[in-house]
This record gives sequence, structure tokens and C-alpha cells, in this order.
Amino acid sequence: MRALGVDVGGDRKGLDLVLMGDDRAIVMTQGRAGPEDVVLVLGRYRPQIVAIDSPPAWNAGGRSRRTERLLAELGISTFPTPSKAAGDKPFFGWMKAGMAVFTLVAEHGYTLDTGGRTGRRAIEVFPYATAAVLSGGLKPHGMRTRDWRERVLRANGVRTDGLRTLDQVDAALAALTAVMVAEGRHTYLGDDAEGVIVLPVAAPLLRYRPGPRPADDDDRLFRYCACGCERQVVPPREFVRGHDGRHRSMLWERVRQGRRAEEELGRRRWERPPEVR
DNA sequence: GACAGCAATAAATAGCGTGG
DNA sequence: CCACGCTATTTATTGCTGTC
Repeated sequence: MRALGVDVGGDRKGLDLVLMGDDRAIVMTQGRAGPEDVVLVLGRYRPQIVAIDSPPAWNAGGRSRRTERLLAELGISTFPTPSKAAGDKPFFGWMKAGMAVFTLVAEHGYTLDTGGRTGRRAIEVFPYATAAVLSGGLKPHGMRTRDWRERVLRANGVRTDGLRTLDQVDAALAALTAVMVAEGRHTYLGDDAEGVIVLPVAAPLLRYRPGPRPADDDDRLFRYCACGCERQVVPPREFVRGHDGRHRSMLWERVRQGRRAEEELGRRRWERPPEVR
């Protein structure tokens, strides 16, 4: 099973895409993507769920959508979606772009899931809300948004060292949300008319408050095999069983290559690199 | 000199705390 | 009890810093 997370930006920034497997490994990332790139990814990787960080529709005439007011009751702030008339400003261009993505993926079989739909589908997600419900609290005071969200990803089995911008971190949170929803962990907030934000929990807390500031080194619930194979191990182990021997033989081979390189440098009377002279 | 990433700022709205 | 200020969410823009 694979899921595609889409973080929506305006014309200039474009879309950020992150494709994730159900083992929470990031299969592919793409920044500054356009609608045509989304279609390419759908065709090539066939994700089951597309999770989009954007409203699929304007509000029905009020100041905000019901899903956003429900999030406010949980203590989770949102940037409210305006009505169609109020949304006609350049500032809301990114929401228009997001709605266009919903339309686009629907044309490729990913119909909007506002509750209970299974199989191939699209959902609306909110990375901030996802990070809140997965960590059990809002962003701790004094902690940077990006640090907090990356920590939440790592604590849930996603490695973050390939994510270059906050937008990619958010796209990864969107994809992670979809993976968990596919596993049956979901809460639907909202209604069909204005849209439904999906949270990756069976049941949310009554109210979320800023969490405690974690220590700098306590987010390693697991680590990756030191041989670079990207499989997970539980500390204090460093290697998947048997991979220590594999790693040692690889280092031996590199030493042999280095010796051959030194011999050739000497033969040609060329200098060694400055940092090893 | 190019380029990437980060910090600060504005925009619309809701909730919370405080002052009068 | 109401008004006001503060905080929090988002993207886009600008200016600064660091790296190569």
C-alpha cells in the first residue's frame, strides 16, 4: 500500500509531493510540482490514498467551515477557509490550486472521502492537526514548528533526513496521515458540503494543549541499521542481525580500493589530497 | 556570484484572558 | 458583561546568513 501526500502552494511555490509506503518509508519526494506531475505519480506508483493539505471547497457562506470550528473546539487553530466571494483575492490563490488538485485526482478515480469510503480515494488533511493528535499535544512553547513536526514524524517511524523544506515535512505528514487512515485509524471532522478533515486517531482528546518541551535526544524510539540498509533496529543494537559482518566486509573492500588508489598516485607521481598530507 | 534555507511580516478568523 | 489585545493557524514576500 502506498499513499501520496500533497502540500499545496501557489503558482510560485507549486506543490510538494511525498510518496510513502505502509512501512512508512519515503519512496519519492518532489518539490515545485505541477498538476501534470501529480498525474505522473498517480500513474507510476498507483497510491491507494491521496492526502491533500487544502480545503476541497469554499465555506457555505459563513466565516469559516464547520470542520475548522470543530478543530477550534479541540484547541487546534486553523487558517479559516473563506466563502467563494471572499476567496477571490490573490492571497487565497493557494486554496484555489488545492481545489484544482481535488478535481484533478477525482478525474483519475480518487473521489473525495468525507467518511467511510474505502479503496482508492482522496482525503483532506491538516499537517498541524496530524502532528497534534499523534503527539498528544500542541507544539510546545519555544519549539520551532519544523523541529516539532520532524520529531513527530521520527517518533512514528518516518525518517526525516531527506526532507529539505517545511513544505516537504508537511507533505510527509499528509502521507503519513493517509497511511494510518488506510490502517483504520481515523476520525472524520466536518460535513459533505464544506469538507472533512481527517485525523489519524481512533478518537481525539477532548482538548489539546501545548505539550512539554522534549529533551534534545529522546526522540529515538528506533534507529536505522548502521550499514545503511534503512531497516530499523531498536537501540542499543546498531545492526540488523548479520549486517555487522556485511558492513565489515564492505569497509575491507574500501580499504583495498584506497590502497590501490594510493599506489596509482605514487606511480604517476601525483600528490595525495590536501587533507591527508 | 549563485543559491539555499531561515526569520520576520502581512492577511482572516476564533478563542482566551484581562481591564474597566 | 463587553471591548480589547494577544496568540495560533496558512502562504507569499523580503531580507539576511551561510555554503560552495
